[in-house]
Amino acid sequence: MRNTELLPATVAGSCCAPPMRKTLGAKDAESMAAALKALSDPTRLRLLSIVAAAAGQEACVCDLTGPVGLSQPTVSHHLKILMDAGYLTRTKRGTWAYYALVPGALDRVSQLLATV
Amino acid sequence: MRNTELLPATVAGSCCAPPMRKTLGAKDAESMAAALKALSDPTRLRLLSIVAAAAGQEACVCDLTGPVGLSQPTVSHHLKILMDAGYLTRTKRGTWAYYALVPGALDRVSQLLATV
DNA sequence: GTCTTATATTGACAAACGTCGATGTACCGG
DNA sequence: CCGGTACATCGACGTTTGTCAATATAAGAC
Repeated sequence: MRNTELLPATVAGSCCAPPMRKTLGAKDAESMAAALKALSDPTRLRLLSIVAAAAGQEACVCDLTGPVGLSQPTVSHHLKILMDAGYLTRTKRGTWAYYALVPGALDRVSQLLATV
Repeated sequence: MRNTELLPATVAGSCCAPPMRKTLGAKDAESMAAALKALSDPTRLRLLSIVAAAAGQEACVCDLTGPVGLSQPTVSHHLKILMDAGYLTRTKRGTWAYYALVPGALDRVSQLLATV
């Protein structure tokens, strides 16, 4: 073991040494990983993309099963994951369920990534 | 799929309107999901964070096993995943292997997210 | 009421994942 | 040479994931 002092957050008075930043805590890493895991599937990314591209930024399930080429239960499953992760909202009108983007949700994750 | 032609034109537009933007292709979604999957694990996020916070933005495995509290093979496994995904580089000096951040790799993914 | 349509839920399955212990490989000091 | 250290790889394990067919629910249409 090399035993360098990695963990102290700040080193006073060093001018040329690169700054030692605070590292990600276990709890923060857990929630951030959960947010990214919901996005780490090609089908879910495409679903988000289709919803984002739709007029009014909302789409019903019947408009999504075709483009992604998967069964309706599978698409509903992915939509639920995206909803639980806070990327989509669901609005039921009549027989149809309309999924819409949560404004700023993707941007928030995008900015989170820059803080790692 | 809904039978749109049986509905009045004004109502049909509310559900099955054509997409206004270009949606994510299958191949793009696949590679983007792979980039995100490498980041969707709390241990890997912490490893990246520790390397980023280290002086000189590099750290050897012996400096990483302690903070994340996992076995050395497991840490090596995660580091390999981060390397294969293009987030880390490995430089062997003597007996030690130094992992360093690939500059801009995280920012690139961060910006990719904004395009979904 | 019944029938049809749109969506959610369940159950099952194979594949992928995270983790560990054991082992292999490479390097350095005696 | 031999021993020890740092790291990678292998094999096995329980868990999670993505997918589908079957079923359930809910809301019009008739």
